[in-house]
Amino acid sequence: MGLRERKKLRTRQAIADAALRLFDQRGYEETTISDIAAAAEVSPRTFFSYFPSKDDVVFAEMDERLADVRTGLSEQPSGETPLATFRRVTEALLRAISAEDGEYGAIQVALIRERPSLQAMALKRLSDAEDDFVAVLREIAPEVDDVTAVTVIGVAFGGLRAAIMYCRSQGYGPDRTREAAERALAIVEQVLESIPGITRPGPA
Amino acid sequence: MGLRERKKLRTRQAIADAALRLFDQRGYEETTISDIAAAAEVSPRTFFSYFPSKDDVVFAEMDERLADVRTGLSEQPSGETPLATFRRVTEALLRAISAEDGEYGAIQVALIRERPSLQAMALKRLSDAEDDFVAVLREIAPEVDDVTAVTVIGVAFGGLRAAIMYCRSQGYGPDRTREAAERALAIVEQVLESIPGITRPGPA
DNA sequence: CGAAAAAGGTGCAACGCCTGCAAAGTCGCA
DNA sequence: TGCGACTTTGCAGGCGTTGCACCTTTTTCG
Repeated sequence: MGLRERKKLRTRQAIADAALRLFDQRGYEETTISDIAAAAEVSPRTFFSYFPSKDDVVFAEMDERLADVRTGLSEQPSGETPLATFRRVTEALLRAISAEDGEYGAIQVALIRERPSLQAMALKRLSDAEDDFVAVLREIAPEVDDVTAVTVIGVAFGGLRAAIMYCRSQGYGPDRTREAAERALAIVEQVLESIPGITRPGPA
Repeated sequence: MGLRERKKLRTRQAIADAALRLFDQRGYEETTISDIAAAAEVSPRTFFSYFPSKDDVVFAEMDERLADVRTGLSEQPSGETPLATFRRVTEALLRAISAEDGEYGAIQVALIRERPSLQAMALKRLSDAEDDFVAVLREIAPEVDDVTAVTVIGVAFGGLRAAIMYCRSQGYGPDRTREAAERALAIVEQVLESIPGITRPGPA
């Protein structure tokens, strides 16, 4: 990796750090792009060559992890039952959106929970992730028809998302949240089991 | 109703009409507040005393119908089983978001489907509606614990939303969409039936 | 090594959304 | 008719965002 790319990475990180720190200290609306740029020691114009918008810096980490999950989606061992694939992939997704690791996870979660516009964007990201899951499901369970596949994934994401968001709104810690996610997953898996074509092992 | 209020209603409608017509003709981003104001024959500043933002004019009708559903939520006949209440209320919700009636329903749906930011806001509105449903469910089925209630409603909304959005993305007409919603509802109701405390009739 | 080319950073100007404020217009009521 | 309440308007300004042109730095290649 050349000097150029290393420098870009460092600059990107400096901007993200400055932004999240300022969001935490002063609040999201109260922090301007100029503030972030000044704190990161770049010009305001440069901010936009690293992040397409002010909101995106909040989601940057999550987006990277979601991208990893997406690439991981295509590499599934054969012979796994669709249900097992679902659980494996879902757990990867839960890790990706849980923001437990990552230096600013708590700040990001708080920001997203409190700002309606950020919450809307988070929901959109989840909705987009659903589409990828549907593609995987249709691949591993070809006999499931399209509407059923879409509905099943919607059910799964909807239940898990609601449970996790509720736990966050109640201020539950990671343990209790994980327990709620497990219970939600149990409800969801019960739906999956009732769908013909899900429990049998998929094609090679 | 005095002259003043009639006039306000007419102005509001004129702004909404002009906005949706222009969005349809030129596109959403290509239409400015000034354009809308000029077409509605008011000053640009006046736009913001009728709608809090440019986006909100797209959701104005839907918001009104959702508000009606919300008020209707509190008036449920006693003795109804929770499952019946769920189906009744869900059908009202489907009508509220289907945008089949309303002069600009098709335009609104197309706009929301094509603009990521509008899609995000639509998802947020659904997520907010979920919270009201959870409150109703907890009232009619008090023995259901909180995480289960939240999860169940999340499952229901998630499945229906996914099915309807899929049908729209595929260009299916109202009939086929309704059929898909029925199938999604069947999957969802099966989940509900398995939850203890849902199928028994609720309290007076 | 040195020059050309490529890529990144910066400043400037501009557009559009949105808000607060104060002035001007309009309506309802006595 | 005139007063008080409400509505509309214009103005000024902040902020996010983008396009453009210019400059600096890095890479590449002769």
